Amino acid sequence: MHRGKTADFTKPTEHVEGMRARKRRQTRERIVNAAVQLFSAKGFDTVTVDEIAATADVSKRSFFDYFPTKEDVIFAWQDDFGKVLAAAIAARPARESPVRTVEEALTACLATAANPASLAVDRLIRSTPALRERDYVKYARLEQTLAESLMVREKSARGKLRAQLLAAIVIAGMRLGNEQWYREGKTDSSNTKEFTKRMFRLVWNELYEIGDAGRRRHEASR
Amino acid sequence: MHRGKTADFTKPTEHVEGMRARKRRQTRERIVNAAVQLFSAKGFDTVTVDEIAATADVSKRSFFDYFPTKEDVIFAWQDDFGKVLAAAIAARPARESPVRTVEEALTACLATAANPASLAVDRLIRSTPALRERDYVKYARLEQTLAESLMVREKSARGKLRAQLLAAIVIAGMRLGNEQWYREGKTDSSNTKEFTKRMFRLVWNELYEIGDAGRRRHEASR
DNA sequence: TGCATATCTGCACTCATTGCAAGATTATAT
DNA sequence: ATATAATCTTGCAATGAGTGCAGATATGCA
Repeated sequence: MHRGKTADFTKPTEHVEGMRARKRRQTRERIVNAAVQLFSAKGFDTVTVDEIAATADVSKRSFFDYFPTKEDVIFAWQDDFGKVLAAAIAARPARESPVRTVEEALTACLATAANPASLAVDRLIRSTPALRERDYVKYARLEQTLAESLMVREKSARGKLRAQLLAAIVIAGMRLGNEQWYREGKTDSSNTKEFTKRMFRLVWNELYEIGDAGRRRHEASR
Repeated sequence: MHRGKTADFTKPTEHVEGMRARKRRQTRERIVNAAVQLFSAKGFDTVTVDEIAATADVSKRSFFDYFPTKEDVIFAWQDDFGKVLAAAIAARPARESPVRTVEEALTACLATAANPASLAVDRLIRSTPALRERDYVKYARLEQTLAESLMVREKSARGKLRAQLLAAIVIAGMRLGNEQWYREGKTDSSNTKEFTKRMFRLVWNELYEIGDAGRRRHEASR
């Protein structure tokens, strides 16, 4: 819960993380915890921001200083993942195959990311229309980020379109994989890597077959 | 205020479309028109529901009887498209290849659908964050609908997953195609069919290549 | 014509979200 | 350590979306 260095007083003004930043992070966590707990207990819609704020011991006004909307409490981590993924893509060698780039980068991110989406949060999202919609938006944004990261490497219009399509596919795969993951009741991040690999293999195979079937149709009708 | 046909009394009870249904449709259109016009002129956020209602000459309360949210005025047609698509899928021969099923059905729907998404509405969506998000949701729902329509034909878990992936890909292709379409400034629905066909061919080819590249990687690393 | 049903409207209320300015807290320079 | 600047919190008031309710109004039908 608290990672605060208890020996701070020996080094009064270490700029690693001032008291300000620490308190802010703590408050933030307090709000998230309060919200998740209340939502899980009473349902998203019946919990008011006032209630969350009160439970987290901040003013309602401050709540909105931490999170732009009530829903964002649940999806706070999402922005980070997008940035991490973009960075991971950018870190790959410039002229690597897009397919390889995206697989390596995403695999690395998924292995690293301490997925805060616990089973409880997942259930919450699934059972709340408003949150489910937000979840779609989350994936859409992620796809957008990924697509842009991949497109900067492409100069042709065709290449850019391929990048967009690839991004869409991979994010869809991630979404489906995620559903699968929770459906199988896996909560530990032990074998994330193995699971991810299997998922990629499966997706690539399906793509191949789908694409093959599709192009054959067009060749025939030509 | 009233657009009632004054000659109605000649045929008192024709059941084609009672006055009730007609008025409702007219009112609905009046609201949509008022909304689109106001949004385009002043921006989505600065227009209030009160304003729309006043312009369309209905009470604010009635507005919410026609549309569940302010945003839905813009996406009203979306539900229909989903239903039409689902029906088109269901109408295809039961044991046809999923790839063919989806291509035929979607092509037919796109050709038919009198796309109410005019250039103005499109611009509106693109320039309004709230609407852009709703747009994502629209596609997500469409994907869901399509996936379900395809899944009922599959019995194996593998087949169901393939259906979901296929749905995701096709809807992504549709989204990208739509962007392309407007980017090219095409507003007439003259060559929709040709455009759709080209898009499908492109997507299938890309899929094949992506899938091929991906599976090769996995075979190699095995 | 007269009842049953579907619509429309005004009213009051809840709640998310925002702007503002005063008050409290932390960081920094002297 | 103290003054000062930069930040953080909060209370207050206001806007606007969305909802439940009950009383008109209008329409469909016998």
